[in-house]
Amino acid sequence: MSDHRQGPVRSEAARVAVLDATSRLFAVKGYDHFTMEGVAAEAGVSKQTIYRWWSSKGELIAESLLEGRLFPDQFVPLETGDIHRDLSSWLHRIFALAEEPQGEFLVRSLIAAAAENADVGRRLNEQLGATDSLTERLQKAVDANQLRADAPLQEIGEALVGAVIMRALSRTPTDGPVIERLVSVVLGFSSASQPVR
Amino acid sequence: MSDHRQGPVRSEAARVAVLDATSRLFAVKGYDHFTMEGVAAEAGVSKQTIYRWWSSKGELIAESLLEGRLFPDQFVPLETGDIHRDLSSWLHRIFALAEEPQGEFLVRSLIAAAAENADVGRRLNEQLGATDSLTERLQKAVDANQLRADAPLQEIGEALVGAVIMRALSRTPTDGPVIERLVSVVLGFSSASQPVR
Amino acid sequence: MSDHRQGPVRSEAARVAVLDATSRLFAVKGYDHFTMEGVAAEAGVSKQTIYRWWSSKGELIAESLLEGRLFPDQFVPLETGDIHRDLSSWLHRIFALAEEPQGEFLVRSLIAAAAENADVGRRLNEQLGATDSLTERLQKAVDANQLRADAPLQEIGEALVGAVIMRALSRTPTDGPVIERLVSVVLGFSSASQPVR
Amino acid sequence: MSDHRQGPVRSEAARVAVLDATSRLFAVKGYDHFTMEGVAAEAGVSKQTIYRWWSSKGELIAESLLEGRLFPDQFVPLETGDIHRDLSSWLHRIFALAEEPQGEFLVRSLIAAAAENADVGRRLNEQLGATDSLTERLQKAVDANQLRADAPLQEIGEALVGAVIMRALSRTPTDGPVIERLVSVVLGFSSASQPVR
DNA sequence: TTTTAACCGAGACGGTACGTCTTGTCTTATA
DNA sequence: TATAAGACAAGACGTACCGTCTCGGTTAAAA
Repeated sequence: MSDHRQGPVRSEAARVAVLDATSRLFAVKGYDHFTMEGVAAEAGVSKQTIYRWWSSKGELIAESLLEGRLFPDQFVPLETGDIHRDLSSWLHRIFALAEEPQGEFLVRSLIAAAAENADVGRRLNEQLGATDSLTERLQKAVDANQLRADAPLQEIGEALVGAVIMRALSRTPTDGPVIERLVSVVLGFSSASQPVR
Repeated sequence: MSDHRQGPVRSEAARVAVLDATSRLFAVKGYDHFTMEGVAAEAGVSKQTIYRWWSSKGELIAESLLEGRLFPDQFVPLETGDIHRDLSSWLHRIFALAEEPQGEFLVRSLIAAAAENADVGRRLNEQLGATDSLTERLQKAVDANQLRADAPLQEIGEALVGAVIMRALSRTPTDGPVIERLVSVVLGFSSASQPVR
Repeated sequence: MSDHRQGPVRSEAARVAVLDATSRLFAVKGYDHFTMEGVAAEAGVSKQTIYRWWSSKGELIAESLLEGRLFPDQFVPLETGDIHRDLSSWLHRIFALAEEPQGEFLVRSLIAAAAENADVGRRLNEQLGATDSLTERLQKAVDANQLRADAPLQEIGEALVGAVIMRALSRTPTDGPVIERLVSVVLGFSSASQPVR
Repeated sequence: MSDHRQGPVRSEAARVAVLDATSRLFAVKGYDHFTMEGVAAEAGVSKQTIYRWWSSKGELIAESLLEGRLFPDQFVPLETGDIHRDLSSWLHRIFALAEEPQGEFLVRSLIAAAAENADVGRRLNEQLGATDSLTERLQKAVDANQLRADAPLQEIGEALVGAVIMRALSRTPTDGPVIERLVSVVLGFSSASQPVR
């Protein structure tokens, strides 16, 4: 008695070819001119092979995203000891991606993909570090007494990444001073006229 | 001498029928199952009439958005004198839209539309009040000495609306306490452990 | 009491412009790429003006044909006294039209128009002379005792013009000897091995 | 080594359904109200399947014609030994088709199709027997000394079929005596008053 | 060694939607 | 009231992809 499957095993070559084609075409075409037929042709693979392993274009993009094929970095914040500086440099790196012409296109394509597909949304969230690595960095700032113990770390990250997305969607260019102000806002250095309450 | 054009004038009935059909179908179908053929059929209008006046589905959606046909309110913040309370209630209203099942769908559809089409992005930005009415309310808070004179009002709005979008994209539900924390973050009441610098 | 009609009278300029445009476009486009909109634009006339006076493109073409705007000649047979020679030269003229590249196209377009529209069919028949002028010429041959008194003149004409059409439809080129043989066939000089009956 | 192609083979069911729909619709609609969309719907086939195999409506009609789906018979002349009787009966059969109301419509539709499309023209020529079977029958008449050895057989056929087409185009009804006269004309029994030359 | 289940490429299939084109009618303002 | 301009509803055009399915060929574990 056995539950071993028979037959050949999944072709790694096909899998890699599909993901390669996905990242190449997603960068060039964006989300909605990205087609399954295009991927099949570009990868030299049959459509059935794609649909056997990925049920939709969202899933394909989500997996490419997870494997870091859609943009290079992990966007892990630095740890110089200065939380303001570290958040600024982290945000600079993200905006740098979003500002270069093909990067802006990529970011909007990712947003479109996330809007259509829940997995892409979650993966994008993770990939931008808005969950783990950023929260860890903020926790260290709390430990170093640079942030209040009850600072809402999760919401700080969301507000920052959210601002990036807002600016991408409204096609508003972003420069250094804007980034500084954003970091100041969420770190609370510059808004309240007095520490009320 | 005359520069009057000849011929029939644009049919207001057709224009209204198209925009009505657009808002109805956009709410039901979302961005990418929203089709020009569907709009034409629903509006009882020929496709050519649509393409004569709107060059793409993005333009159609942008105009519906601008006319307030896609969601009801203008999302103008209240003015009770308490900026924290007013921002909270404003954000509650936005999240209330985003949290009801068809509202979440609408928000994601709008994000998808904004990602594909620059006009939709800009209009969405305006419509959510992230530009004018919100900034005006914040300015009043500055005048009332509730915010520092150099508080970056624009960035505060972007961070808040951005957070809404982040949560919509990552399918994270939002409750009252989260909203309170978000407002606290951007108003600077709760993050910095001491007013450094 | 008066029976004078009121208002402006039919514009002869518009009528001529339409028929001019018709012949020009029919020659260039052929029957089924010939469009009412094209005629209106080419003539500098509104579509309504065309539809007011001609109910269909067939009627338009029929009238152009009748006015001799689609091909120049009337194709009236000569009268040298030699019926064989006269029919040959008449057929040569018709084939000359049908053989030059744009002429072949014109002939096929006319056939298409005739197939769709009864008026065009009748007018084309008349214009090619298959009814009146050819029959007259044949009658003179009867009078001159070159043809039998009971020769079916109508059918002779039809057979000749029909052969032209057959060759146009099957894209078979035609040369001098073929024409000679056609004339011989219908004049009965070369078929019957003996004058039976 | 193998030259077998991979993948599914062309569906004979789809091919037959398309050609069936073609003949049915062509008979009902005629050439220019015959639409590819109509064929696809009638055949229960997608438009793409039609365009995959036939590049135009002309090609579709030509193939239907070739397969004998547009009119039943091959129009092969009989061989009773009497060439005049055989041609008459052959022409009677053709005119019988062209005279019944839907037949006249069919003939004109075929002429329109032939005028637009070279293949249809050639196929129609073949199908009416004007090339092979008729010429063979005439050759037998030559062998039987009923026609002169140098009778232009090809031209005789063209003149006869051409006359059918002329009458269809000019909407002239045809009766038995007309057919007799046509046959007499091309067989040379009744035209020349004397066997000149 | 044979069988057999699952893989693979190729690509045909029924569909939906695209954006364009043409038809014939209707509307407006001018002459 | 005839006209030019042109908006309109209707619907066909040919193209691009969708997701499913079928075909032959290949591979590797199970029998």
